[in-house]
Amino acid sequence: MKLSKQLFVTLREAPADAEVASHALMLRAGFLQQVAAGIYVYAPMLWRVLQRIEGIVRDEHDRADCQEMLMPAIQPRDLWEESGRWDRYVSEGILFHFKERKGGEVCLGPTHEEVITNYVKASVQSYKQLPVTLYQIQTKFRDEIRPRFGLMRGREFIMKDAYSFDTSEEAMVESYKTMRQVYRNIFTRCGLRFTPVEADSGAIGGSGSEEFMVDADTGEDAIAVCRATGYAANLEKAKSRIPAPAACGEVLAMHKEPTPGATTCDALLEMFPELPMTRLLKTILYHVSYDVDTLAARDGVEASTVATEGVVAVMCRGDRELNETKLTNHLCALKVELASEDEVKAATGADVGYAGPIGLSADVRLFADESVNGVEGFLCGGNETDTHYLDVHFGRDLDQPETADFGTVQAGDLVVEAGTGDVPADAAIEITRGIEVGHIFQLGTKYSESMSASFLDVDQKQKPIWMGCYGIGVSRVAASAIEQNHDDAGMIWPLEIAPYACLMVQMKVGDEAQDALCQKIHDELTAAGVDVLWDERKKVRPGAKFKDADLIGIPLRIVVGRDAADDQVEWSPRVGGDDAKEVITSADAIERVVTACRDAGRR
RNA sequence: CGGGGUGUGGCUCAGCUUGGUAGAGCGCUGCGUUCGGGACGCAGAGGUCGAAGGUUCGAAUCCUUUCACCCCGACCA
Repeated sequence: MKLSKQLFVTLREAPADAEVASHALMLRAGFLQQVAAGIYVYAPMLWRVLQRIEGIVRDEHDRADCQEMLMPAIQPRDLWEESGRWDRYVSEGILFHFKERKGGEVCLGPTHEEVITNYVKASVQSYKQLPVTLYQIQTKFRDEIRPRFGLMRGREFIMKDAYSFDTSEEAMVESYKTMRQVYRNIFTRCGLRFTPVEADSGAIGGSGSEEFMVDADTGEDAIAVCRATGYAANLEKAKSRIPAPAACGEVLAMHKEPTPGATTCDALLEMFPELPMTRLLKTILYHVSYDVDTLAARDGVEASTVATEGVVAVMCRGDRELNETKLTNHLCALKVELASEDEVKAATGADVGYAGPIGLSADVRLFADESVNGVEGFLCGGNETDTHYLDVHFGRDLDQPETADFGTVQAGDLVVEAGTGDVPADAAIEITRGIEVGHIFQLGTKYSESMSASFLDVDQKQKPIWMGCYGIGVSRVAASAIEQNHDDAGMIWPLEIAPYACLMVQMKVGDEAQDALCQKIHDELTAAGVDVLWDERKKVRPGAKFKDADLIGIPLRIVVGRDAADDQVEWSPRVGGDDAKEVITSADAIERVVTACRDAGRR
């Protein structure tokens, strides 16, 4: 492909509003144009990358006997009412939805569990048709609260979503394991360094789930990893062994103390320097929006008797942090958010900063994170402005509230199994960051039951189909690849997903020897099935060609210049700098390119 | 949703405080000299100054409203 035939525009400076490398470089290199917040044109060069990624995704899915299909982007509200997710998605504000001419309501699909379940329900009658896994690659629409970082979090993005259908839980787990391996293969082939982590399943629902995190400091997710044990989990989900609290010492009677202005743990610590942070219990109030149907089903009561909103108070040790995801799950909530100032005043009778478990308003449910277990003689809010209680004991001064894991793992925490079996006693957790490029779920029968997708089993019984679902952010994979592979000069594409395998830079266009040699190399590479981009722009000087070459980051490079008459070219790969450069014959160069492509599995 | 910031040729920005009818660099077009790491000279093209309204003889500049985009926060009891 001749570069002069293409629409190819690069910028010397990146547009001002690009924060991360992948976004800035894609804009500079003309891969991307922003149309609105989180909505982009995928320019030709980027489209080639996306198609390469899609090719790998298809190849790995097809090898695992998955079938590709395509579902509609527009979905009717009815389908979402069947699964019970319409209200949740609308209340979270991420659903693009609008009225039809006839008055019905539709949405732009943010995901496709409803459509696929509806399809399979109509198509599958018998256990003989299962298992089966279907997938599609398609544009998804989500009106993100805060789109950002270019392709990293868009409102419209390319996603591969797959769905498995099985006759039993065990079979579902088998399908899930197969897909886990498919995902490992895909991300490995895309040249990414990644970590699979245990994850929260969020709005999708279901039991087990894992995310595939590309290791990158610019990632939006925090993950807890332990090198010693291989444990890895999204911070939303991670568990650790909570360090023991400091002992109480002398047991004193509970008493109130004036604590003017002390609304934070640090301020209280200054006031009571002898008190360790672990004997300071904070009480945090949340406004909760309940998932009424799920909650009613869990508790076995009528949905109409369940409150939709409420305020809860959660206790937590001073040195630990709460985890809103865990809280949300435990409460069967749609979402939890910090209570407003007015709500805090109504619940505690005090200004913000003095909430405690004793004397809370009766309509506020009280919970505690398990970090409070074993804490004695603690300090807590007095539910009275400028006042805290000291020397409080659960069991003596108040009952310990319902306690569960609501805490956030901290760097340095020990893994839960530390010191047991072969696990070292000092197996600690560190916190790193990652970009979520894939997420796999064991859905169970959540959708098949709500949408009555069943099959007739060998035993003559109708049973709900066991489902799994599996997503990859294709456009996000492209961005992640740049985050992981770039330098000051530009992108460095992994060979298998590079827009072209090879860039041939011609120094002097119109020079007979160079023209002829370039044509020969171009033709031979093309015949060998290698896509080569030939920079034969006439009025662009060598320096600019080199800058552009570095910017667009095609990994294999051949420079055809002054030694062309002697059949000599410069081998000049994107990485390695001057050390990697060599003058070799054109035949050797071709051989190297073909070999590299074959070794990388680039087809 | 709350807070902060920014909107001036394709890109990066100046001009605004103190109103007088729009500039620079890059990029683009033509000509010439150059030609292995973003050359130089000369001559050009290109802008409803985000939008609407107001004040004024006169608004990029002052006032009001509005829209868009970016960033931070959803972590405080």
